[in-house]
Amino acid sequence: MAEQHELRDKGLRLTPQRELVLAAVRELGHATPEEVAEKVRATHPGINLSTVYRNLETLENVGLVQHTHLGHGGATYHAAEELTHLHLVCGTCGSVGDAPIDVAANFVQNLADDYGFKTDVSHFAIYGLCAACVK
Amino acid sequence: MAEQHELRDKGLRLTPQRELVLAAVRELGHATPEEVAEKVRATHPGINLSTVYRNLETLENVGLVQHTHLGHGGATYHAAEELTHLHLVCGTCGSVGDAPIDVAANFVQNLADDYGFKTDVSHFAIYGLCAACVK
DNA sequence: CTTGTTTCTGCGAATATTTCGCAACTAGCG
DNA sequence: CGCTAGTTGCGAAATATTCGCAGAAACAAG
Repeated sequence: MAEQHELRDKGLRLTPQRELVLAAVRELGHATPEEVAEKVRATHPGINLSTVYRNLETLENVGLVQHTHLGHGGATYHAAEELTHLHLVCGTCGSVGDAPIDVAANFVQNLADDYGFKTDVSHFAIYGLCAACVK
Repeated sequence: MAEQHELRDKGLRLTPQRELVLAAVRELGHATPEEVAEKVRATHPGINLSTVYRNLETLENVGLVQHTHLGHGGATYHAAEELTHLHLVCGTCGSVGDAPIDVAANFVQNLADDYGFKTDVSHFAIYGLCAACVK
């Protein structure tokens, strides 16, 4: 089964920590490194925060996870498979909503046509005010 | 002349440091707090980095400057008057290009119509690959 | 199953970035 | 000129992330 060896397929060693980090990212949807560490510690308390950082970076290099900037400083990670939506961050209440990537299709096309810029809309969040806070 | 008192008009005291920070932001276009401090130190060496941070925050509160997230961690500041473009950040070469806000008009409208989300497109950079790196 | 090589992990320290507390200072008002 | 409140400088604290290193573990080979 390829699933059991997806890490090996990428040329990585299959360590429990690494599997746990990947599993945590997939379960959490979006999460900061800190949150991933917390999740992993539920089943494997000894894991070190440095290891989480290193694995997130490694997993990102092989394309299994990606990170997005949702706000002020911290990056949040999610599984690459879920990279099909963009993030609507409300500056007032802090909520993070999702929207399908299609709503930006037009915009992405404009940038491609006018500037030759190939946009990855999901890498940065879209900032503004959510419907609730507009009121 | 209102220009000489724009800070006072906002209820702020007119200190040399504050004027210098504002002037630096305006001259630099975009700049990190660190870069602003460096610029200010050219004419006023004794200024403290804390002061720069505090003034950027204060100036932002009264609407004279705003910050944008251009990448990994650091925020970059620019004068509010220039807030008429969005930032195209290239993930490969790191360049930051500008584009008029109109190219996103469509997109913003979509989000407003479908999600009631009032977007501030310029707060976060638009990430992707610039024309040069696409090749 | 043993061995060897290379990649990981844990840990603590080092960095980087931003915030805070506090005492001294000064802009603006009368 | 003198007062009061907003500001500054400075060092320390809080965060967030990276790094160096020694020991441990994974995988390939014999």
